[in-house]
Amino acid sequence: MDAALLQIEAGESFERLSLRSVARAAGVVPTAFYRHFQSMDELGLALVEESFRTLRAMLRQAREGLPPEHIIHRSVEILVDRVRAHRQHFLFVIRVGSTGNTVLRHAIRNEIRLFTSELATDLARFPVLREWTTEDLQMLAGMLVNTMIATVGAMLDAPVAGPQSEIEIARVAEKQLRLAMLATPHWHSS
Amino acid sequence: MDAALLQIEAGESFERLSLRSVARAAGVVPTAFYRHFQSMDELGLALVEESFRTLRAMLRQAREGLPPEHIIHRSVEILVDRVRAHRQHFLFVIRVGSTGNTVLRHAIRNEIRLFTSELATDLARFPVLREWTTEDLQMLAGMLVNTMIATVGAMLDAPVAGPQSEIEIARVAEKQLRLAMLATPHWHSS
DNA sequence: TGTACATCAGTGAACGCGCGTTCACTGATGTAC
DNA sequence: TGTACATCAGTGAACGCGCGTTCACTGATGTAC
Repeated sequence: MDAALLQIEAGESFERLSLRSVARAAGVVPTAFYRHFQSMDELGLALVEESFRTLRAMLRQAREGLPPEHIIHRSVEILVDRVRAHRQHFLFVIRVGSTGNTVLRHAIRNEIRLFTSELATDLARFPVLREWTTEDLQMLAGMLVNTMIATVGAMLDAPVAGPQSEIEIARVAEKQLRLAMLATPHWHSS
Repeated sequence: MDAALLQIEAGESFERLSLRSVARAAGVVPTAFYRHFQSMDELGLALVEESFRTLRAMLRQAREGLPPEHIIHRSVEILVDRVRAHRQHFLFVIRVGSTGNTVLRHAIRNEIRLFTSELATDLARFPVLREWTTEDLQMLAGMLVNTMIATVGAMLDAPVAGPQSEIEIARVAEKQLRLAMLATPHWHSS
């Protein structure tokens, strides 16, 4: 799994990653691959699972002990932090999430839907949102998640442009989340 | 180019599309490929260009003659319409836009940035947004574009679930765009 | 504590296959004079 | 109007290569009695 992530980080796409090259990078003969996974798809699914363990940890971290006043600022901070710390996992998820591989794409889409639902549940606790319909909470959560995904995508392309642009991206993300939340008191749900 | 798009529509990813399979689908011998493109990357870039011609036409259509009252509803209608009519192009852009192929990914990211800037310029004409800083207009445009991209992504996965879910996706997209715009009078730019 | 057996990760040879690319070629269509 | 030449898309044989997968194997570690 590490060998695969390393190669993706180096610019390879999971799609054209060969079983043999993964085995090679792992310092093992091609046939040894089969001792661990039946196919590259299975490797991919294992990576999806591992990656989303990271992401769920992030959501948990954001949930507990976030003072409501600075919740947006802190959330973006945590996101930036996590992307830096677990670059490979985010890279994998972002790159494979809209790829041609149907199995992996759906696995990731499902995890993101789950993620969005959890966020919607959290949002329901905000006083302003208490009266909102479930559908509208999902809608809002979806928008926030979309913004975060786009932010991660931009960050992963950013290191080329240096840390300055990373700060810029975080600033924009924070504004976007703030804007979305700013609308909530004026939304008549249902 | 059609042969490549057809195979992508059939579930193949551009990444693992081979020169030979494209030639085969085009009813031509592999070597004939080189009469048209020097490499698969060049084919990809030509497809990026073709696809964004379609997308620019969409923006133009949305710009001209949209009565401000129903502008969001109509925009989503146009988007849904265009995705149905030019499914292959949207599929290509969405799938390749976050892929491992650096050349194509950057080409598409650049086009989307251009697209976002054009939208920002259009937004500047709204009375509510006239006083906004350029940066904030870009921020808002980025958010709207992100929402649209996510919507397209969902739509492209939807046909499996039938036309009912497509209507649902459009409804959510409309709400999300409406929510973002609802915040604008309350945003103190800069 | 010693013996017998099972499990497990890794080995290395071999296979047939589709790949990208080269080369010299063909024959139809377009252009110049 | 006729001739000579250039351009162009497509052909078909050939190459070397990396691929996924099979097979029977090895030797270390764990487990049962």
